[in-house]
Amino acid sequence: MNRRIPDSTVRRISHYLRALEVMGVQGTPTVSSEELAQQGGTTAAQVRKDLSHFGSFGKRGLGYSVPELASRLRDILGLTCRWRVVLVGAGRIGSALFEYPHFARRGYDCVAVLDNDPEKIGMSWGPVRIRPVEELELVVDALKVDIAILAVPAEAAQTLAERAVAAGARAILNFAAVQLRVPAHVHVAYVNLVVELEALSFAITQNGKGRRK
Amino acid sequence: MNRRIPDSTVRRISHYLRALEVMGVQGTPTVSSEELAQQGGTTAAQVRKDLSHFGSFGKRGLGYSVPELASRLRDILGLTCRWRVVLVGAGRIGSALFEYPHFARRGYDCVAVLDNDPEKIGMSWGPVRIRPVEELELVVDALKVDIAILAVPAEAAQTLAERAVAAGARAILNFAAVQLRVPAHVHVAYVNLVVELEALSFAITQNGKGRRK
DNA sequence: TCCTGTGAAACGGTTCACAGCC
DNA sequence: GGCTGTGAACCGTTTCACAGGA
Repeated sequence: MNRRIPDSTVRRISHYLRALEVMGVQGTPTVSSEELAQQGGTTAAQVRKDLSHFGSFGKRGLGYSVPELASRLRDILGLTCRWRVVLVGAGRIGSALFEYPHFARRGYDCVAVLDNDPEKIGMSWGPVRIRPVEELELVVDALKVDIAILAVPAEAAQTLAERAVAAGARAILNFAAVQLRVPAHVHVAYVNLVVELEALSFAITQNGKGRRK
Repeated sequence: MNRRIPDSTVRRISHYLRALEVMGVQGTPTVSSEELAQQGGTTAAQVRKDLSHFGSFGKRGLGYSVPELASRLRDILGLTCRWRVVLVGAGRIGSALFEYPHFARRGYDCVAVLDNDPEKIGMSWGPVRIRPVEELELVVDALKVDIAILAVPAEAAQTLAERAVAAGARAILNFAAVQLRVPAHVHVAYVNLVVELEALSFAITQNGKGRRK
């Protein structure tokens, strides 16, 4: 029940929650740390340690109640309210994200979409009209945006991040292939396809001695 | 120059390479570990330690030659050959990926696209025709695929991963929100939007005391 | 007995600090 | 003097092992 939670713990808890939700649909009443570990790709001791950061949710000898633990994990992850998100960049990745069904279902409301392409500005994506990127500060401030998603070219990301933060954004999900410099109170998550692909080609090169013949 | 390279090191090297490529275009001849660290969002000691796993590429008192180090890092990451990739899932994320300009430019050739939607099968994406997902084994085997990209629903991912591996794939980039179970020699990279978003909502909830009023 | 919760030990990655070479 | 390369110290996470409650 202490402070300073490892980032790895938070990510695993997100996985545990998803496994619990599947079990909930299937009607499984209780689950052991061992079973959760298998779903989450980790160990039973790790599951128990992760959960112990936040309290004692299980019953010794019995395990965890699936609906109760799911509810507690939703609380911990901050999924009991809806978050206001602005999407910056209405390109391919932006549109894929916008239509991602889990996105709205899991509590994230895309309250605005911005782009700098005159061809796109004014278009409607469902209920949302694409606005010029100049309105970033206006949107973040007036619509009380919590999270800015940057799906823009690498060169533009740093400036846009600074502008979003200055206007009040508290977290950024960055798809651009650059490391962002932001104040310590702002949280950044990275989705970097180039890094992931290069990690794979590195691993194959090391192990498998080059590509397939 | 030893074995067992931390995953974190590989990812940082990918960042260093991108920074070096920008410097190369700008004509910067040499760079210090301090400068590289700033671009990569880390420390000078970390840069030197990362590089020391693979050899000694710098000159004491002077720094690193930008083009030479870039070339060495490309070797290390396995970017000197082109990798054959199959894309499984021709939905929003799949199409965003397929059109991602860096994808082909950085050495990844998407040799086939598969889907299970009869509406999509037979459509052409540029030079590639979308094939039925039943042909996964055929494609991986005949086209000597190295990397399978799974942009499919979570329920389908595990089975498709096993099929791709059985047919000879050596690495998987998984966009589905599940942990995959694969043999140890197969490398998996994850891109999980739900986890990233939940890590952000957790961070805001902890620090900022809930969403903006 | 079964399975959780948790201190303590083990491990591995990061940071430090300095020797060594330009 | 400046900057790299690297063993050693440090520190945070994971794993172990067991006490304790159902």
